Amino acid sequence: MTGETHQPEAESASSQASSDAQTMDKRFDPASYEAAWQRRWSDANLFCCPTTDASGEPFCVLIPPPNVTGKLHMGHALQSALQDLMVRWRRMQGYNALWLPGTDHAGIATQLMVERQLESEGSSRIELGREKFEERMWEWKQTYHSNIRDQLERLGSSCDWSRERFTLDEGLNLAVRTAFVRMYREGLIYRGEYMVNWSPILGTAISDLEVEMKSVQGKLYHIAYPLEGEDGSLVVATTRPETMLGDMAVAAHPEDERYRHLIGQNAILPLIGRKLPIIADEHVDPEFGTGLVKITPFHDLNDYEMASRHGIGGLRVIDFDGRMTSEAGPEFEGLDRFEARAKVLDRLREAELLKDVVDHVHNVGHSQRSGEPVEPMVSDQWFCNMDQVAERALRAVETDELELHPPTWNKTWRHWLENIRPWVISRQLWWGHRVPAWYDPDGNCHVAMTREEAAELAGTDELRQDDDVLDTWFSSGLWPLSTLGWPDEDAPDLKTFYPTSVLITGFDILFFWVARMVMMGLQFSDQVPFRAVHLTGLVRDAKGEKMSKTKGNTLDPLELVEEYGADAVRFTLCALDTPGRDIPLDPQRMAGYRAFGNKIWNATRFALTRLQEESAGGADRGENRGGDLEVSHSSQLGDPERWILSRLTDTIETVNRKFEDYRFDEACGALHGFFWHELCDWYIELCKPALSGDAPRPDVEKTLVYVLDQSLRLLHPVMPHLTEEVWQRLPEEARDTEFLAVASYPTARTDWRDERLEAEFEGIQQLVTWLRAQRKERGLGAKVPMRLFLEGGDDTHRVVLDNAPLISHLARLESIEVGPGPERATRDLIAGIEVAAEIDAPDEGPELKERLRKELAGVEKELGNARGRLGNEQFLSKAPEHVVEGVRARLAELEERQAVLLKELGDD
RNA sequence: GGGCGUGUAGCUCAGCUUGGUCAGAGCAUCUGCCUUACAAGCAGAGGGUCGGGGGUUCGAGUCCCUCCACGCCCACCA
Repeated sequence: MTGETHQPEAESASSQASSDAQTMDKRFDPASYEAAWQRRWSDANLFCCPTTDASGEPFCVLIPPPNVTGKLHMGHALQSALQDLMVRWRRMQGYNALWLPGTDHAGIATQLMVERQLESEGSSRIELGREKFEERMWEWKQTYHSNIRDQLERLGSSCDWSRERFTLDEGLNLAVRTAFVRMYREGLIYRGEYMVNWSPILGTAISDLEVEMKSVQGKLYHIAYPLEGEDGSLVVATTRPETMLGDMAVAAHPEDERYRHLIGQNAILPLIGRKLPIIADEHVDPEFGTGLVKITPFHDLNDYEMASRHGIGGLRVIDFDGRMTSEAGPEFEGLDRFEARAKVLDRLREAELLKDVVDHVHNVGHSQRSGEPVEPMVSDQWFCNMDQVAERALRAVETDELELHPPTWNKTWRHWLENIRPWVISRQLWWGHRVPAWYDPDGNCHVAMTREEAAELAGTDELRQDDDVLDTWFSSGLWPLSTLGWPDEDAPDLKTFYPTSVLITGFDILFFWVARMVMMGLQFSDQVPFRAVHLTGLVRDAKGEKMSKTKGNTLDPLELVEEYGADAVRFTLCALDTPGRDIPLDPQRMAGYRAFGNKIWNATRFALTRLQEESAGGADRGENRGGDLEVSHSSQLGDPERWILSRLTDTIETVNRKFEDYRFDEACGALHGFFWHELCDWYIELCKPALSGDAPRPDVEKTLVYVLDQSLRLLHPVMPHLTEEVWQRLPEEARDTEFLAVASYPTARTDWRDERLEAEFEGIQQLVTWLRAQRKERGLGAKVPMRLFLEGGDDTHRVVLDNAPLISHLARLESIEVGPGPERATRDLIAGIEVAAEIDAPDEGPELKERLRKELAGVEKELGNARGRLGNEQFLSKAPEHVVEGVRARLAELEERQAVLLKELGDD
C-alpha cells in the first residue's frame, strides 16, 4: 500500500492536505506507489461492474485473450494500454465500463510448448497418453494464466477479474458445442474428404490462414512420359517429381494444337507403368513449361480439382507423416518425401527420361507454426462454410454498423470476405475443444450436445467420440458471445453489454479472429459483436525492425515497467499509436515520458508546498480551494488565470474528441504539451510572484489547484498510478470521490475559452522570449539589468501593461515604460508592438548582426512573395476575402519588420 | 498477378479526409544557467526547396497522373 512507503497519512485519502504535502518525497519513484495502487483499486472493487442496478450506460471492451503459451510481449502491452485508456476514460465519464479479461488455450502453440517440455524430460505425449497429457496441459495453463494476470495488473489494467474467462472453460465449451451443433444442423458444418493443408511435423490439418507462402528457389523438371502403343513420348514439367508416383492423368489445354490429337489416348507413367489418360482442361496454361501437366489428384489442389472434373480418382502416395506409402511402390515406400524426390530423379536419369532441369522460383506454402512445407492432402476433416454470413459481415462494414479504424482496412476486409472458402475446423491435436460428434459401431456419425444425446440419436451406448479437437479460432470466434453468457439468451451480461463497444487488437489477426467473431456474432445473435475495431500496428524496435527472439531485439514489458514505471510505458505506447502505422519503440522516448511523470510529480509538489506555506501563515482559507471555480470565473480572475483556464478548456475539448476518434497519439500530444509547456512553463512561473507575495491571492491558488486537479483527471486514463498518487494529496476540497479512478472526467466549458486573450498571451510569450534572447545573443547572464520601452501607439500596450509585473518577473526587467527608449536601445516589432530594450552591455556581437541579416533576407523574400500575390489580379478576384486580407496584414507586418531590421543593421 | 501502405528537420514520426497562419513535435545537436517544484530541470539557438517529374488551381506536403525506393497483405501456373 501507499502507506508502506509514504507513512500512514497517505494511507487515508481524507487526511489533512498539509501532512500530505509533507510526505511528498522530493524523489519521483514510480516503483514506490504503482503496485500499492493496483492493490488498493482492487481491494476497493472499483472495476467490478454490476450488471443489474447499474447506473450509467454500458461500455464494454473484451480483451483479445493472450495465449497461455508464455509471457506478454510488447504488442499485448500496447493493446492493454489502449484498452485500459478507453475503459478508464469511459468509467470516469460515468459509463458502467467493463473490461473483461481472459486467456486463450491456443491449441497448437501451447501443445507444442508442453510437448517440448516433455521432450526435455525424456518423455512424450504419446508415452503419457491423452488423459495424462491433458492433465499436464491444465497445469501449464494454470501457471501461465496467472503469470498473464500478474503482468496485466502490473501495467495497471483495470480489468474486472471477477469475470475472467478462459477459452477452454466450461462456459466456452458449452458455447462451442452449441454453435457446432446448430451449424451442423443447418448444414454449415459438415464432415468430408477434401484437399486440405497438412503439416507433417504437427501431424494435423491447418487452415489456409495458417499457411504462409514463401518464395522458394526450386527446379522445374521436364520428364518424358512414353505414349501407349506408339513411339514417342510426352514431356511434362513439374516442381515435385516425387508426386509422379501418384499420377493419374496428363492434361493439356483443349486449344493447344501440339497435343490436341493426343487427347483421349494414354501415356505410360515411368517407374510405375500405370496407364494415364490424356485429358484436356482449360486450367492448363499452354505457355508454361511444356504445356502439359501431370495430374496427381491427392497431392495437389489444382490436380485434385481437375481430376474431379474428369471423374478421375486418386492415390495417396505420401502419408500423413510425410513419408511415401506403399502405393508409391516398394522401392519408395517409407522414404521421406524429399528423399523420395532424389531417388525418383535418379531413376528417371537412369532411364533417360529426365529431359531437362531448369531453375525456377515458385511459391511454396509453409506451415506458419512449424515452418516446414505444407503437404496438400486429401483427408477426412470437419469444415465450416461461412459464405452467407461472410456476406453479412461484409455488409456490416459497408453500412457502418461496424467501423474499422483506420478505414483503410475496409478494402482488405472486403477482399477477404468475398473470397472466403470453407474453413477446416478440425485439428488432430489433444489440446482443445473436442468435436462433439460420436460414432456408433457402424461408423455412423452423431453430432450432439452430449454423449447421452448422441446415444439417444444412435440408439446405442456403444459410441466413440471423435478424436479431433476444434481450431482454436473456432472458440475465440465465439469470445464476445460466450464471455457474456451465451448461449443463454437471457444472460444479464449479454443483455447489458452485447454488442460490445470497441475491440482493440492487432491487424495481424483481422481474419483469424476479428472476421470470425463478426461472422459468429451475426450467425448467432444477428448483431455485430462490437461497434468498432481499432487496429494497432506492430511494435518494432527503435530502428523500426521487427522484434524477434532470434534477432534478440525484443523488449519485455515488465522490464520496461521496472525501469521506467508502468505509466511511462503506457504513455509511450499510447503516444506512438498512430493509426495504420507500426510503432518504433525507442527506450529513449520512454525515458522522456518518465521525465514527464517527474514533471507532474514536481509541479504538484510545488503547488502543495506553496499552499502549505500559506496555511502555515495562519490564513484558514481551506474551503476556498479547489471548489466551485466557475462561479468566480469571469472578470474577477486575472489574465493569467483566465488564460490557463482557456487553454485547459481547449485541452479538455481536444482530448475528449481525440479519444472518441481513437487518436490516442494526438490526445497524448495535447496532454503533454498542455501540462508541460503551458501549465508548467508559463502558468506556474506566472504564479510564483502571487504565491510568494505578502498579499494572499486565493484566486491564484484556487486556479492552480483547479487546473492541477483537472489535468490529473485528464491524464488518469493514460497514467493512472501517478495521477492517483498525486491527486490524493490535493486539498480535500478538490476531491469529490475516494479515488481518482472513479472521479468524473473533465468536460469542456466552452464559455471559458477566450481566443482573444490567448492571442494576447501569445504576444506576451513572444515578448518574453525576445527579451530573453536579447541577453542571450549578447552572451550576457540573466542578471544583467534590462529595461523595456513600449514605443508604439498605446492601444497595443494594454495586455503588456496590465501584466507588467509578470513580464518583468519572467524576463527579469528592471522596468517597463511607455515612450521612446534611448537611442542605443535595441528595437523590434513583437506581436505588433514596437518595443525597445536597453541593456547595459558592450556592443552586440557579430553573430547578432549575422542573424539579423539572415532574417532580413527572409523577410525580403517573403515580402516579394506577398507583393507578387497582391499584384496578381487572379488572386485578388478568386481568393476568398479573408485570405486576401491575411496577406495584406502580413505585408504590413513584413514592411514594419523590414524597417526595424534595416534600422538595427544600419548603425554600422 | 492483384490489393494496401510508407517516403516531411541528424533520428522516430504528426500534418494530407475538408488546398491558403503547417512547415510542426519529441529525441539528438549547439550555447548559457544548480533562477529555492523539477539538472529526469530551466533559458536560448541552429536545422527541412515536405522522394523525383508532370498536371489541376490565383495558390499544393495537402488534389490528380507518372516514375523511383522501401514495407506489408492476398493469390491453386504445375
